[in-house]
Amino acid sequence: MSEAVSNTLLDGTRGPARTLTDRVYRRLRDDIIHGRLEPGSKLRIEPLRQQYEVGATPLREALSRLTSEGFVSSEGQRGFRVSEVSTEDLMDITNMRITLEGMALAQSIIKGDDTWESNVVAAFHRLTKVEMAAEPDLIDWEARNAEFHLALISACTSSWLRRFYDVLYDQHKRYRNMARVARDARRDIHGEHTAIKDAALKRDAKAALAANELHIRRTAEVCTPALAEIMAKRANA
Amino acid sequence: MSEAVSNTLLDGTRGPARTLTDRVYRRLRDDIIHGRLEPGSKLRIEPLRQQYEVGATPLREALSRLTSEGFVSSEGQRGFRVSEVSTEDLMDITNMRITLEGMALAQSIIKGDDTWESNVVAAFHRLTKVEMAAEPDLIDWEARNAEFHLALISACTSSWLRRFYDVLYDQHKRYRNMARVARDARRDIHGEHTAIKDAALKRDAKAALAANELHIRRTAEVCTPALAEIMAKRANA
DNA sequence: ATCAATACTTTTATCGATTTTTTTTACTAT
DNA sequence: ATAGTAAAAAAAATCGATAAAAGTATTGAT
Repeated sequence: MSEAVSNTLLDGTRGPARTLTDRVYRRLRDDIIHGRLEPGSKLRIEPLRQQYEVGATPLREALSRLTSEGFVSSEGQRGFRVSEVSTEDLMDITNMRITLEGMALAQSIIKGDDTWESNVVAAFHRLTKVEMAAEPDLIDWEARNAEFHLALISACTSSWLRRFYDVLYDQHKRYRNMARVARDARRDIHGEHTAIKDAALKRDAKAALAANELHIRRTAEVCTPALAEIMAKRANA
Repeated sequence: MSEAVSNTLLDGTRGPARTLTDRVYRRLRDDIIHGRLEPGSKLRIEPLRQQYEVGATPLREALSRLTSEGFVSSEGQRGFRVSEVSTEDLMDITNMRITLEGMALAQSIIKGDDTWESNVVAAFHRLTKVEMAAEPDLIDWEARNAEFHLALISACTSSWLRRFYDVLYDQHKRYRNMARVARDARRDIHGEHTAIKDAALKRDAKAALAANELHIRRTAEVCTPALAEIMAKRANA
């Protein structure tokens, strides 16, 4: 049993993957987010079937779900393809994420209890440990980062807001991975995270949202030139 | 060829339904939104197969898509069921719709050009005609109403905002249909629509958002008691 | 009577094969 | 050459059947 594209996955999806559909969904999602499946490329059923070692039904089901989440686009009778990327889309996602994550954060700051506070502190601590490590593991960092941001908004009561946030976070993550800027030396990511955490725990919503916006915008800014380069290279081919 | 649950559909989905999956997706969606498929009820494959006259594959694919949009919930190896309704969910959807539709409206007011203006006026006119009709056709009203609200935000440039709006609009529509309050005599819906339109065309974003919020909130308010009644009745059975 | 283990039934999830549609290729007339 | 058309190939969509899992009823021991 050879795993061609991906094997391990540390994505945002929670709970056990009970069905084959679930597993192939997660692997496809992971492969798209991590750029192993190129934006715009065709997702043909037969090759994928063989690669992931599944039948057509679970595969199509997984692709359908990914279509609803915007990772895959489909046109009737013309199959599926990996969703395109663009600077406009990155901007759109960035702005939406700032707004929605801001809303969720504001709610959390109002509603968050002691458990929320300690979860934030704990997640921040775990993230810090990875950030300070001599040789930082990217996969690990990704997971801890997601955990930290999730902890911050975990006291948000709106499940629809959470649902939309999850989609946007992972969409943004795709762009981040494309530019391979999980950790940019020139940026003080740890400082940015600290600012968000401190403001949140002080229940200073305004400062927290501002710090969060700055954090997200800086991340996006680092992605933009790398993305532009990738787009240019693609335009030639 | 007998159509058991639904035949005609005037849903928000655009473009032709090229594939069987598409058609069954739209019909299921329509049947859920219009309450023909009861919240919480099991969606068994075999009966649905026969009812909609399709194979298991397109059916499951449609159900998967609906799961991503929140109309259907699924648990591994335990099949699909129609998503539950609750007053909390209605409140959540209402608040989210107010915020996101507000954002989209504000963007439209800033960016909208002459074409946008004339589209709003035209959609308002068509809606007015249906509203003023002696015997108002509910299906027709639904479509014109959606058209009007869509015209208002049509100059919004964020496709993610549009995507989320679409989901929320239809989710809200489900609750509206449950309470069968598409047209409530005691409410001056036409007046509410007029207020939104006028403020939008005057480019008064603040007033437009306020009028829109009032409109959505009033609609939700009418739904709440009817929903509570339905929930109570269900609790007994 | 109660509980647990087991056989049976129903339902879900999955596969391999078939049908339908699109895309590519080859051919012909202008 | 070029455009149009027909045949062939490739790919997508779909189906019917099978395997796996969950749920239900039955039996027997305490």
